[in-house]
Amino acid sequence: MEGGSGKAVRMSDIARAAGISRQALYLHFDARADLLIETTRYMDEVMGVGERLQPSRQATTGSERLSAFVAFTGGHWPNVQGVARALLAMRETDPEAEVAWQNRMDAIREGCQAAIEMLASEHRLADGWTVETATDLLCMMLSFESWDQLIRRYGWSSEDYTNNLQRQARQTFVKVQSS
Amino acid sequence: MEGGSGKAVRMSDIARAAGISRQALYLHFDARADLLIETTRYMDEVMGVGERLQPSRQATTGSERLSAFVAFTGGHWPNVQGVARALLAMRETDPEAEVAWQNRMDAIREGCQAAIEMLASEHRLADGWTVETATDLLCMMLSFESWDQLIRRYGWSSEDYTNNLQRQARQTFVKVQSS
DNA sequence: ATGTCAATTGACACGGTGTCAAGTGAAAGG
DNA sequence: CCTTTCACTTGACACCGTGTCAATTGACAT
Repeated sequence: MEGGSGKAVRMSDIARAAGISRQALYLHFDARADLLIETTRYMDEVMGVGERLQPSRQATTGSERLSAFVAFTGGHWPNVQGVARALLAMRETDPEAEVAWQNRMDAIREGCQAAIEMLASEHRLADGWTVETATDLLCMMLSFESWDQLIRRYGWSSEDYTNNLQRQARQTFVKVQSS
Repeated sequence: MEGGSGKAVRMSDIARAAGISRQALYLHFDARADLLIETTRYMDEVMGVGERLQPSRQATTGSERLSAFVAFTGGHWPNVQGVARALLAMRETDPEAEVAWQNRMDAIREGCQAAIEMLASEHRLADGWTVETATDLLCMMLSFESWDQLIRRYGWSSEDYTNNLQRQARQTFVKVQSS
């Protein structure tokens, strides 16, 4: 759905792609950061993020929920990579972009936390973790940057990503069945 | 050793900090990317990366080596964060920066691979992993971006980082002792 | 006809990088 | 002592991408 091409995306590129003048973009969006932010919102809506999250929400065990959420990120990041990369690149300089990205991350974090909490409530969160710490770590594993590194740098397929991260998440966070 | 402050570092900032004129920087470095790259080299040298890697290299078991290497990254990234962040930000636009960063990552990857291979040679690499896949994944966990997220975003201390990532690495990659 | 609204063109300011030319000051060497 | 060399200076400038502004056009509605 998105070419992760190479070069950075300029306003003029977007304008040309949209078939309007560069200046006209500023009639619709206050600034570059704005455009990127609106685009992520729009994409979430169009791509049915809500529906895609159903498998995770409907999971009956924590372990299942964990795996489902990993699978969600594996399906989500490729859809969003272009905008994500652009927003990420602006983060250092543009505070508005920083906040926007932060919000996206918080949304992901909720998913992570829900899975970890479910696991904890079943007394199946592995020893040594608190809900908070485990959530942080899971969130890191499932971050866009991590996905990007595994997919682009190391050439993993989407299946590789899902399978391997599911295994890692399970081995890290799910206590081995004692009874 | 490095303030991870907020704003991006400009050439003029560096010049002022060094007490010379902005233009004089270009007498020593071809371009911004060059400066950053040389700086990482210099820092590695000055901070004795070689020595810091001794504990990892001298490890007698794979599991020990794995833990030692995690600890190394936990001590390394804070020393390098400013330059790393700057280089990382240029990556998207400047191919030279991309290559330079790639080289640093390859160096880290060797450390990851050495640990995983040692584990594999002891037949203690957990089921489901190949050396390659496990190395990729470990490399992702120990990447600068991951460190940055855990430390800056989630406020982990260096000890938190080391302890938790060591635990995760162990649980993910080290097969439970059967005999 | 009139107003309005979206979009256009062309120009410009700003900030950051990288380049260039001319000048300065000090140390090195005949 | 004079000259060369070298690191550095100042000041100006080009390039690029973002963001702004004014004046204009064309369509559509009333």
